[in-house]
Amino acid sequence: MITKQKLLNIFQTLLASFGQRNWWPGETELEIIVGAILTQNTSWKNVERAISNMKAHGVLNADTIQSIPIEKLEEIIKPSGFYKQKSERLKRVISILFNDNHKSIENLRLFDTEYLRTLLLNINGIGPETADSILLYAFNRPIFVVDAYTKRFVKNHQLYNGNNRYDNVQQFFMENLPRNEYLFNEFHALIVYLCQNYCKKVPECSHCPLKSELNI
DNA sequence: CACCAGGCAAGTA
DNA sequence: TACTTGCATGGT
Repeated sequence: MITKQKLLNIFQTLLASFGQRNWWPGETELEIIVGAILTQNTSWKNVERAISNMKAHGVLNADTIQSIPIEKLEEIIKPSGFYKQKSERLKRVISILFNDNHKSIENLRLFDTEYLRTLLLNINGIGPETADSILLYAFNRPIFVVDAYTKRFVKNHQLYNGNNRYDNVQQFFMENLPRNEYLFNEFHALIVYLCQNYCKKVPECSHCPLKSELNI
């Protein structure tokens, strides 16, 4: 196990080593929501191609996503993979979040976080990670996002040895950190950056900036 | 060639 | 509840 102070120190070390990650890339809430769906089990590089295609075709807006024939949408987002599922999910999610009961981004921002999370999770195609990514990065709510990297990170470094389920890992972070949107934003992005650039490419932990922090 | 990527839903035991 | 499988492209 680990103390709250140690967890904060790890964050500070990562931030000092790598700098701000500036997540989430995307200029609007809609773009972030679309990206969150397209990046499901998919590299961000491929998502960028898909989003770039959507922009080029003038499809990256709520009205067009709903009105465009699904076959066309599939073709446009094809580089991000799972295009049949994802085109369907995009249409469903956008129609629910932007049209149902005259919802709009401004109206959605009025809902409290718990209500919004339930709303998102009840949409077919949105699981816990996608929901929390949207809450944190599109709606700026202090919700900690857990992904495969996060689970590997806490397990490999023995920060948390409890149940490996999504909710449990999330609870570990949220109980041991101040509930702060900026902190959650940066921490998640830094864990992803660390895992992508050090924990895989460098076999040993010799170059890991957390070396002394974690006694490895 | 195999394996992975910023998951999720549906099916099985 | 816990595990398995399909979904699909592009990079290593």
